[in-house]
Amino acid sequence: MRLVIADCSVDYAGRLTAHLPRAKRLLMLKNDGSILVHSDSGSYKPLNWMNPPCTIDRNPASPEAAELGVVEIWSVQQAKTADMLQINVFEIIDELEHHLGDDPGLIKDGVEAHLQELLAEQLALAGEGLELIRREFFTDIGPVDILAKHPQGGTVAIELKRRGDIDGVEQLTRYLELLNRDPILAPVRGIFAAQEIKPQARTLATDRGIECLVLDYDAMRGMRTETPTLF
Amino acid sequence: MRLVIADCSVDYAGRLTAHLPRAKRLLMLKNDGSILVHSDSGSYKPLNWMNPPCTIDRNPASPEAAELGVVEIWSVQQAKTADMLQINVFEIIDELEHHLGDDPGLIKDGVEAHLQELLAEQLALAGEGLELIRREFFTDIGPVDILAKHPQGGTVAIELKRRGDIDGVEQLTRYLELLNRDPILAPVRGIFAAQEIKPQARTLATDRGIECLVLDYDAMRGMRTETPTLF
DNA sequence: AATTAGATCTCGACT
DNA sequence: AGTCGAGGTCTAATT
Repeated sequence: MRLVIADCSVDYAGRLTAHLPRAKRLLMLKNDGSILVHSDSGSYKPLNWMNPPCTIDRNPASPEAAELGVVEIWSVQQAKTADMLQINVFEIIDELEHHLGDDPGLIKDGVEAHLQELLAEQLALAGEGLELIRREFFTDIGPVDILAKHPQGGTVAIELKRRGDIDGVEQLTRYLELLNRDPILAPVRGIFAAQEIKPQARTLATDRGIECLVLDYDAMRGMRTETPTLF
Repeated sequence: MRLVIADCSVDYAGRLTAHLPRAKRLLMLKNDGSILVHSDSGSYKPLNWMNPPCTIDRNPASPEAAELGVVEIWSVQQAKTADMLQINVFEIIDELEHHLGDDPGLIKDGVEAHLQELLAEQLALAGEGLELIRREFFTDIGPVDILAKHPQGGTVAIELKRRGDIDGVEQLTRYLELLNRDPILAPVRGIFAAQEIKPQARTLATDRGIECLVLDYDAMRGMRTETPTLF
């Protein structure tokens, strides 16, 4: 990895065209040929960048560019698409290079998968007497997150989201339509479960006779015997 | 901005919990207190990070940590949420600091807005004789991208997407339902227009009597007199 | 390889 | 401040 602090301007042309006026920035050149342009604020997204695979050509400025104070022109060309990036370097303020080697990579504990697992264990949260049929119940139009037997007969289909949006209600509606055609499962009720349900989604769900269920992830996690403390 | 090349391991706890095993990495400390952990590959997304506002405490390792070779422990605490990041530094390989100052920011030319503008100009692409009523026609449930008068009477509602997904068809369906209740506009036909339409979306649209229209952005752009060349 | 759904999404626009 | 939609989305899992 090569790090360059430089006074530069940047132009990008690809899916869109964009321009960064001249300023002092960090140019991060990764080992795979990719490049990131970062400023001193903003979140993790760079101001501009090029994804690998790509090639970088460092050339001295043309006479016209040199006239404007440009020292070097870096042309970054994506190898698979026509995307390109041009960096006009006015001054290289500092430069640093180190070989980092391969990274072992991030190990993460998911959230939605975990939420599904927890709800399948604590199915009473969705209704007393529910009996799990299975998680990821496959249908022709996709998997239903949780399918359960209702104590008074019939079936319950649960759609799970981290954030309950209108799309999730549409999705569940399609499942319910399909499942209700199956005489073995019918009647199939729907439950729309999420950590947070948007008002529009709640209205649409209620309108369609779908129950809304807001889940407290931390409380559900707390129900388990293992209480993982971090670090 | 401070750049540190360090041999380190990282733990994150917040929306999820994640761990990065020990390896050589770049730690980027921005001026607003945020921090990014980058490896030498991957795209622009860091392996791990903390968004501003946050505070970073650099402390010498505890005796137990020192036993394992840790030199310093950096604790990064999000100011508004309970998110936290802990970096165990085994070795600082290099360090570099520069003040970059405020960035003037990115100037970009949009795509979807541009596509809408182009289609409004070249409405014949959607059907001979169509007459623009207006772009961004506001309804109670949101704006219809393009509304046009049909030469044989009635109205045409066009939903525009860069990528035509099933969601877009659902959206247009809701618009059509609403608009068709208006006797002045009815009957309202729907056109689903996008640079690329997914098979599932096409099937659903066709099933609902909605016409699909694939747009060639470059060709539409080429129709204009101005042919912007870059750089 | 292509498609789909989630993301510690991020980012901007608008209410 | 919250909500909604788009992204040069990216990313991983699944078909």
